[in-house]
Amino acid sequence: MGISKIDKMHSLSKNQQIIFDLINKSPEPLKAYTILFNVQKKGIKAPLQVYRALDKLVEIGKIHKIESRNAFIACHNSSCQVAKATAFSICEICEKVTEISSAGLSKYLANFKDKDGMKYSKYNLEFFGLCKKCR
Amino acid sequence: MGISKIDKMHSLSKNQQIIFDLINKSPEPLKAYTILFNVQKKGIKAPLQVYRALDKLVEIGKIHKIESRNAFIACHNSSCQVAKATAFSICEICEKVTEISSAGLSKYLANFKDKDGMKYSKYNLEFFGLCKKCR
DNA sequence: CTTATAAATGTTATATTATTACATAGTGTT
DNA sequence: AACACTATGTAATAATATAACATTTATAAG
Ligand SMILES: [Zn+2]
Ligand SMILES: [Zn+2]
Ligand SMILES: [Zn+2]
Ligand SMILES: [Zn+2]
Repeated sequence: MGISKIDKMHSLSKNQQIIFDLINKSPEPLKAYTILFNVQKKGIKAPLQVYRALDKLVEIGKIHKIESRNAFIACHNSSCQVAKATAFSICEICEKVTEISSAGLSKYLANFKDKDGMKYSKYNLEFFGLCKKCR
Repeated sequence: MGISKIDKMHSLSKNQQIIFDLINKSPEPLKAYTILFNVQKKGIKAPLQVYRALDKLVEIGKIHKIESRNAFIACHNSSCQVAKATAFSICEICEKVTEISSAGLSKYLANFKDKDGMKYSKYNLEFFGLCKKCR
């Protein structure tokens, strides 16, 4: 059996795969220039090559950007159907970041409307506190 | 009658006041170097002077940072008692940013606990969509 | 008022994060 | 082949943010 349509949609180019693999196996969010340093041995030499791959990976939901940290983490919600609805917890001591997957939270936020009745197509939520270890 | 304690707590230094005034009268979030450019005539010449004032203003809740935009907006929740609980709506076309003040939302998020029972001391939420004008 | 302390400022240099511009190469479709 | 689209390579530069150090100003205590 060949490559299914859904696989093709999510198939990654060479640079994208290299950079995704690195992020995916990292226990912590990675910054763009940390990524660059770590993939230079694989032939990726310039910042732009990294940023282009990151942009694409974010777009297709394989990774998320932690905005408050300018860092990138792999999605662990089965290749995020919620690329447009992200929530993270961030420890302010050890900087551990965890993707939150809560049906209640997603539902609440997806249905949230402000006073103007503005409906949102996307959100990003970052919680800060102390993780178990650091408490 | 003199300066009350609460006023003193929130009293701003010269640079802080200059920069707060600029942000406060701006209809849109301002970026650090835009601020720098606009206060050079008032004697603030270096990025660090701007960033120091911004740090302090964020700390005391007079302004908030819009993380996804690297820009700063004045707090309009009566000098934010919720500096640690911020929510914004952002128009992806015109980049208009509005601070959301919803008792329901604040309450929901303040009480949110993840699977680990981690309790959070702070959060930042950014909604993205189209504003009235851009729809 | 004097001394001590913390907060703020001024200045230069540098680090970090991200994009512009342009040329080239691969991939899939008709 | 011709076309459109995506991805890559490379150099230069723009935009965002911090380090290090010297000095000054504000606050509080004795
Ligand atoms: Zn995800
Ligand atoms: Zn921790
Ligand atoms: Zn506020
Ligand atoms: Zn708009």
